[in-house]
Amino acid sequence: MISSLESERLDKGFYMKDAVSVAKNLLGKYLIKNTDKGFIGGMIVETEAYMGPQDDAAHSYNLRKTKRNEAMYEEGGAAYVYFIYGMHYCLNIVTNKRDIPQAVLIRAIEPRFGIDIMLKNRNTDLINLTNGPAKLCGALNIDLSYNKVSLLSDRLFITQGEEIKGDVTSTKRINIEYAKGYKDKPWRFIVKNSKFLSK
DNA sequence: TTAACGATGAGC
DNA sequence: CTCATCGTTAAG
Repeated sequence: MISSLESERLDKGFYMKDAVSVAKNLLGKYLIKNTDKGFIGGMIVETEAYMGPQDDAAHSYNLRKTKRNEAMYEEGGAAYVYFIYGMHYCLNIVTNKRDIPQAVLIRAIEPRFGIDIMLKNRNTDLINLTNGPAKLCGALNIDLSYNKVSLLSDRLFITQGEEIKGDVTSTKRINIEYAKGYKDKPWRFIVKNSKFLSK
């Protein structure tokens, strides 16, 4: 029942762990945005963990800190939104303690709430609505104004969600060919039987 | 100041 | 496979 969604919000403790743990635990949870037309969002089915200083695929590799990625240094439970390829936004969930710059990239969700609104935000069909990190940001209308927003807030939050049906698997992360030592780490997590995984 | 590039998506 | 498209980054 949608009106009870906010009371099922995950608490701070959920986010105060390493990014790999949180990335696994996020599968099956609901990512919800509060709009003036109601709640929109869906069930998380694909995530990627970025583990910070040692992870040469991460924006925070070697403790790199810039205007773009400073949200990664926040305490767990904040959003990290970045602009990429001159036209797309991607949403991450910051994890772990302040100044341990880890995050989980949300790569795909299954549409559940406000599907009509999301379809209007992106001109496409249901199957291609949220099956990619920039696609789901388009569907949810998430841009840089959501950078550093707390997921314990009313604007954007994550709830307990559903029991996962079927298997959970891990694979290599996508599009990090520039990485070296950590390129093949199995830190992409998916709900295997979902029809809404990224392409 | 500048040049190269990117945690993507769409089209062919 | 190609390319759109431009802010961010690190080098100069």
